[in-house]
Amino acid sequence: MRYVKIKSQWQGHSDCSGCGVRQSALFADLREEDLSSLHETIDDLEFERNAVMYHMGASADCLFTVRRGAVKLLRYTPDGTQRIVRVLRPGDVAGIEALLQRPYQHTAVTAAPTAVCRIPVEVVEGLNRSTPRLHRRLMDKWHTALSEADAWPSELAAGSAPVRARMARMLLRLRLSAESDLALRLALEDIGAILGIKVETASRALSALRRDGFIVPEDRERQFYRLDVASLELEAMGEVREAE
Amino acid sequence: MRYVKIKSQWQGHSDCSGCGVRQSALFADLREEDLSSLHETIDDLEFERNAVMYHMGASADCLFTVRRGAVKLLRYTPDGTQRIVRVLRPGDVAGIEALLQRPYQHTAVTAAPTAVCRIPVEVVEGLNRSTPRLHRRLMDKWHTALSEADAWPSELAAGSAPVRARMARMLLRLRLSAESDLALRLALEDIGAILGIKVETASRALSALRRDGFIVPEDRERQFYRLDVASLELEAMGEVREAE
DNA sequence: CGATATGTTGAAAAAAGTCAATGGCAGTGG
DNA sequence: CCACTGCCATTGACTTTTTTCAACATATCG
Repeated sequence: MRYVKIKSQWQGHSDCSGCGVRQSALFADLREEDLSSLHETIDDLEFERNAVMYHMGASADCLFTVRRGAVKLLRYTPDGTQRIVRVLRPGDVAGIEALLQRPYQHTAVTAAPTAVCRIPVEVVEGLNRSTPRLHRRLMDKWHTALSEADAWPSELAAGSAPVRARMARMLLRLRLSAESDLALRLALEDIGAILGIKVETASRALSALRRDGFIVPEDRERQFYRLDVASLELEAMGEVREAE
Repeated sequence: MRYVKIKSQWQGHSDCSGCGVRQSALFADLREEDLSSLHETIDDLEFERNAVMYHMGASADCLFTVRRGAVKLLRYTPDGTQRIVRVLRPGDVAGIEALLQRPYQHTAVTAAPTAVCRIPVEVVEGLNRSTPRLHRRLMDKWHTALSEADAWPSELAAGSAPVRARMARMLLRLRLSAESDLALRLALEDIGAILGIKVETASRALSALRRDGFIVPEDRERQFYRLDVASLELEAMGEVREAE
């Protein structure tokens, strides 16, 4: 898998006060006056699908808030294959390790057309010094990242359940929101990199779920699946017993 | 698997200034005067092997610094089996989510005789208000936790490599330090819960490595393996090619 | 309209799981 | 002190799941 398209489009400086994800994002607790000085330094970027936002190991000078779309965080295993360790959604922060002067720990690739805010580290550091309000939010972001990272191996990794159940869990996780029945439709290769299976296995598992009517591709855009949430939740438990 | 022994032994109030892991732990950057007020509230605890430090879901009012031994963090999969998501070593912090008034996200069980400091949340919050020095350390702890959590699925989970390679990686990770060739010896059930395999498979993989002379049980204590680090690092890469 | 990507399907091979039997060791109680 | 019991680890034979290899379909894009 190679991502050569790094095209991004500069959409202007960000206007935080009008931002749709602000309440769930990093700057939720800040006041207007804290933000007023920022418009110059925070950029609004749009990426198409499969664009590389940053590379693992590169020196990290910016962090990103996802405003729309989805971002996959990749890591390379010792034998060279890659694995997706998390998928970020609107409100999530990518590259938070920049705050520690560490190189990026993942390669970030968009999994859909995606809009982000690019925030230089110094901005966050500056705000952090001038107001303690950011502080709590930062810990919060660390926490949700960690929480996701922990859930991943226990729910999605092989060994915890047969492929069909893990596929169901993944689909449920990829929903646009907790109430929505629309889920992001990833490439088979990505699904394989999440669940630790080969594309063929992924294809077979999806076909089976499709045959059973638990997932329906949204046809106009092939960007989403419509899920039968209740049934998938049953599948996600593994062991579906017949009523007796 | 059931952990009924919750015996812990109170070893007195902690004396941070003389603590062996202080430079790697949470309070590294604090001054003597910051610490002087603490001795009353921070307790020194000793646990035997397989003692439960706290339970997933319980309300979190303390966090813990590991001083000696090892702690496994468990999570339950949707179908009830458990999975080890991380193993903490001296200098690591357990239950950091307490700072966010969240319930504990894991069940913490000692994987060896273990000594910890138990620190009430209010203490950390208090210090956090009075000095900004703790701040950076906290982010640091979040970061190492996240880093570990991310490494786990990409290196250890099934799908990334055959069992033998993953077993090698796990053994190398369980070394007492990066230079040591002694590694913590876990029960097969624990190994299974880390790698996502059954005890039988774990036993077979270990037997094979033992036959090849890559690991030797330390006999007096059955608490450690002595590793042939170089060979295991080769194994860890997977695909060992013959020189041609 | 081809050419390259990505997805699908089948059949055979390999890996891991399951089931079942056995061995070793520690702690218990006669 | 020794048999007994329970727990954990080991090993073998067999089953199931997943991978592998290969062929083919379908879509996408210039």
